[in-house]
Amino acid sequence: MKKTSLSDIAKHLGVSKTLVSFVLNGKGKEFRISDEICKKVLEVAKELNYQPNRIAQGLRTGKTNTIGLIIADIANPFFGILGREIEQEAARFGYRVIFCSSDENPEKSKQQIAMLQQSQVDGYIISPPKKSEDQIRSLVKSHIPLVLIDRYFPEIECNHISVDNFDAAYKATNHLIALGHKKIANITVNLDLVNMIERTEGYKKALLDASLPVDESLIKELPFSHDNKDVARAIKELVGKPGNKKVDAILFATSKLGINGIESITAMGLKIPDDIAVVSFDNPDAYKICISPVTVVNQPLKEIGKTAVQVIINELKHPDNIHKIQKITLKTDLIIRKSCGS
Amino acid sequence: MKKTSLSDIAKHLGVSKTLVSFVLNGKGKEFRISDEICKKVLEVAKELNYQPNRIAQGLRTGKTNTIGLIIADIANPFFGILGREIEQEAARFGYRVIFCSSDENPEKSKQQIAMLQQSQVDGYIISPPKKSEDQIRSLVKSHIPLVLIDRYFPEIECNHISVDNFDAAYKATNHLIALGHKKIANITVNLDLVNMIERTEGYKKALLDASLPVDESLIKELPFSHDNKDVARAIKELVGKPGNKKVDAILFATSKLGINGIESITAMGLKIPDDIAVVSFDNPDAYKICISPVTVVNQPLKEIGKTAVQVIINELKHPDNIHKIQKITLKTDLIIRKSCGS
DNA sequence: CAAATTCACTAAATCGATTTAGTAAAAAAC
DNA sequence: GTTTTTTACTAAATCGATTTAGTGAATTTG
Repeated sequence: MKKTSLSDIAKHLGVSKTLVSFVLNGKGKEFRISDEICKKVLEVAKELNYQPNRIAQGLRTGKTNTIGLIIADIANPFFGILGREIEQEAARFGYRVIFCSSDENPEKSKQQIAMLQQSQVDGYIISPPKKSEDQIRSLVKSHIPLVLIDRYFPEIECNHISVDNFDAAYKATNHLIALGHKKIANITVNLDLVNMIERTEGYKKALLDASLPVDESLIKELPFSHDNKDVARAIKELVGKPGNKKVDAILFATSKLGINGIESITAMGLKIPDDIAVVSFDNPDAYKICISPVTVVNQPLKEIGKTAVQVIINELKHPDNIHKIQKITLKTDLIIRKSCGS
Repeated sequence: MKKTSLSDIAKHLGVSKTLVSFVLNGKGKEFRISDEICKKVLEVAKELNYQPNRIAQGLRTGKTNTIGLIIADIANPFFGILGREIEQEAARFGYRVIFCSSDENPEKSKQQIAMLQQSQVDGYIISPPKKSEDQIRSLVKSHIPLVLIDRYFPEIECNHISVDNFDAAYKATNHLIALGHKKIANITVNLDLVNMIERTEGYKKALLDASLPVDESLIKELPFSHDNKDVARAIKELVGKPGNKKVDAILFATSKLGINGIESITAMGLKIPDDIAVVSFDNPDAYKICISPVTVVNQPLKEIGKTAVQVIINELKHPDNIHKIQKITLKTDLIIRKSCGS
């Protein structure tokens, strides 16, 4: 029971496959195929359960209606929500999505980009790892629609959508300061990417503006693939000996850090927010039912995802235009819960 | 700067594209192409940065090296982790994955299956929503490798991989009983699918085996797309008036229910586990840093994902064999934390 | 040394669509 | 009543690979 092709329909009716193609593409009128034949073609197509072969279509037209997505890890709810939104918005326009998790590894992302090129995807949405500048540059040269999300390379002229990380970290740190915290630490991840760098900058600026000292020893950079133990060690170093607290608040730059951090803090017998206050980027479920629900920097993930697809679709819809490069920065909002005290 | 094709390489060297194809597919020896020419072809391919057009390849060979994946929601960490594992295992064998979130909606899954058929995917991994029996049946008839995950339809002969949900719920309920809880509620979701039904059955059996009454009013079935409020209402009904507790423990059949439930319980001023004990299926991060870390039924997501891909690949590798249908049931483990008391 | 075999390659068909160029018959125009 | 235009279609090229069948030259065989 093999699949029905255009020719099958054509043979079935004794007409040419050209005609069938016209009719099924809604161009019956345009190519003045008689209403009678149009109707028959549609009937037979339904009867034989015709499903167009998108591969053949893709070869002929050069369009696959597919978007390639590279993110760090689809199992991470941050990217899960983003991916979901991208999938959904793409589907609205008839596009499918090939998902790739790069693990922030430029070797992997390089391979994945090559794979997506071979698959002839119509556009790319990428959250690029560090040291992937050359990959991105060569994609830009290929003139296939591309948008970077979450982070970008300032030196590369390319569409990107991200949030105002500086502002977000500034607001979060300020919130801690306003509540009387003075010894504020920053636990972050060494991605060497603008998004993380700006978070640290925003944190520092808030301290400076409040005339608080910036103590580099209170800034802990962990590798991307950190686990509980790494975070626990960082926190132990920060907290110091009991009775001689070096730190009274921590800003976590990702929820993965924050969740592990809170686990460690609790395991050490410290109470949030009394012994130590906590703010974190991202807004996972975990923070809602936490020992002390966590105050967070909430990112507009839906908007990032939706906009990314729209930028791609827009370029695909208007291929001739030379497009203005879209550099979109969205605002975050601070959701205040109980983890910073009052 | 358009892409390099086989013919470009052929022209560049003044040979036929047949030859180039042979060499690039590693069949140089087999078709006794001289070593000298082989070397040149490989050189030129690299020089021109040849990337095979997988679409053209797919059209000719009928193989796209693509697996279609349909799950309920990639933003749900349960499916996120599963998806991640599937992506990774598929990549090991040179397969890409098209992700689709069905929202447990059979209309959506129907469309997505049609889309995947048109995309000529080589295999399907599907977590089927209720009322999608006909879709699955017709896929089975198409003889394209297919494996169902998380749930399945007992009446359809088809590969599937899932966990022993009856046993899991039985163990979880038994754990509550062993700790002295007697009035145990079950909050679940009305998917009308074996996986959920078995969970409720396991729960009931544990009560029966302990000579505890099965009170249907303690079993709450919520719609799939529930929110905080739905769960809060269910819990209010279960708890009843203060001082007259109808329930002293709850088994949540999914983590989405559990997270919302714990939020509500806490909002009502009740303490876990003292006022009410809690066990839940699935093991999200949230449960680790919860008010009272949650005892859970942990599913072997990695194994489910990995095995699913292997079943598909195995059928693809041996297309001639009539394959034994694989019905795989994996064991869960109960991770005991603090939410049930002691 | 003619026939058979091996060697090193190539021509052309094919997959299933789209699309350009064209055609025979009918209708309209002059 | 011939020419032009319109109508309602079709043939064939094309996309970029794979693969079958074949070919001329060199080599081996008897």
